[in-house]
Amino acid sequence: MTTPPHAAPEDAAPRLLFWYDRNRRDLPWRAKPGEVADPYRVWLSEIMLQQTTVPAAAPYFRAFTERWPTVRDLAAAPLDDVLVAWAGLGYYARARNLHKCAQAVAAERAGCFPDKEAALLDLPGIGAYTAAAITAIAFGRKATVVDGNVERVISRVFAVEDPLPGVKPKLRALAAILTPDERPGDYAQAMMDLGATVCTPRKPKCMLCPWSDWCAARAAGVQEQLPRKAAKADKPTRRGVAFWLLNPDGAVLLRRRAEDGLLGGMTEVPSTPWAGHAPGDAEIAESAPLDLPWRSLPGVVRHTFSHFHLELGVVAARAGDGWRKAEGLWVPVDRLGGQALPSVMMKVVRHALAHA
DNA sequence: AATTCGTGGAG
DNA sequence: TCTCCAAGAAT
Repeated sequence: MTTPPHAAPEDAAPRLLFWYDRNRRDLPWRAKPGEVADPYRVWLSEIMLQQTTVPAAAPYFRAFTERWPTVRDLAAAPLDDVLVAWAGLGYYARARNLHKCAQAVAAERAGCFPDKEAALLDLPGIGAYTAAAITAIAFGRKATVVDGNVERVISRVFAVEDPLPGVKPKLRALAAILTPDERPGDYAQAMMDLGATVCTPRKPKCMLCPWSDWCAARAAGVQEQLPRKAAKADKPTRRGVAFWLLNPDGAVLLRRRAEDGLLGGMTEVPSTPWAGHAPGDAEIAESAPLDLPWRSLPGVVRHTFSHFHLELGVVAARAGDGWRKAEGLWVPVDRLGGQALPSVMMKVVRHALAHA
């Protein structure tokens, strides 16, 4: 580690904590002043908040904690119940790892989360950020928490010009220098709140910032340019055709996706493979769950994943007496809500119901 | 080290 | 419409 470009004042951390005490946000997972943090709730919230906004995670957090109040309750639940409850939140490996982690903590640690970063890192779904966050917020132990907010704050305060993600180790080292011994949990949350509400990606509210007087980026007038980021690859478009098939009972044919990879373990409307080119008639017939006179519905379902766009045509048919030969599960239309349907598949369902 | 993994809101 | 992006992890 090189010498910081400029020194932080001795009272940097106390000033941030002073700001935090006066701007504390009331979030569903946040212990109120004086309350003892519940490691289960801290862990659950941190998993849900990975790459996810507070408004998106909040209703899921309420639903999970009401249904599964303890880590043992969550561990005892079938994975499929967890996937159904997680449906719509995205990054479904989080849900699978959440369940694995709960089972590990319940079975091997008597339901108690470890309070050290190294042990936390051994658990599924817990990486450097989450291990530090749990250590600091749930157990009140010193740890340097570095998420996207902290990276932005640090890159600005020290006017770090090197682009992400390569500069991450340097930002972490600088963040560690600032981390105080006192109030580790509050400091971690204060850093993230500062980034989320004041030191924002666009139009940072420097007038409200407790660190504005020593922020190197602000002094240079480059706060809106930092942190610099490497250009990201553009997203290709993949195309496919989904099969909306009803049986004589009015149930829809669904399938369970492979346990790993995109939407792993989730439920889907059967479809052709999603390829760079639209499937031809032969490919559609090849993938069809039954050999039927499929009629194509008007329009297309568009969805954007983390790394590609998807355009899905929809074809529909009614299965006759041979409907039992189709591979998959038949679900009554009014019970689709009980399925682990990710958002893209909810779009397909809505499209089919609107046009079929 | 570079990819793969979702989603919905903001601008 | 389109880009960016939000409390990252696993491989």
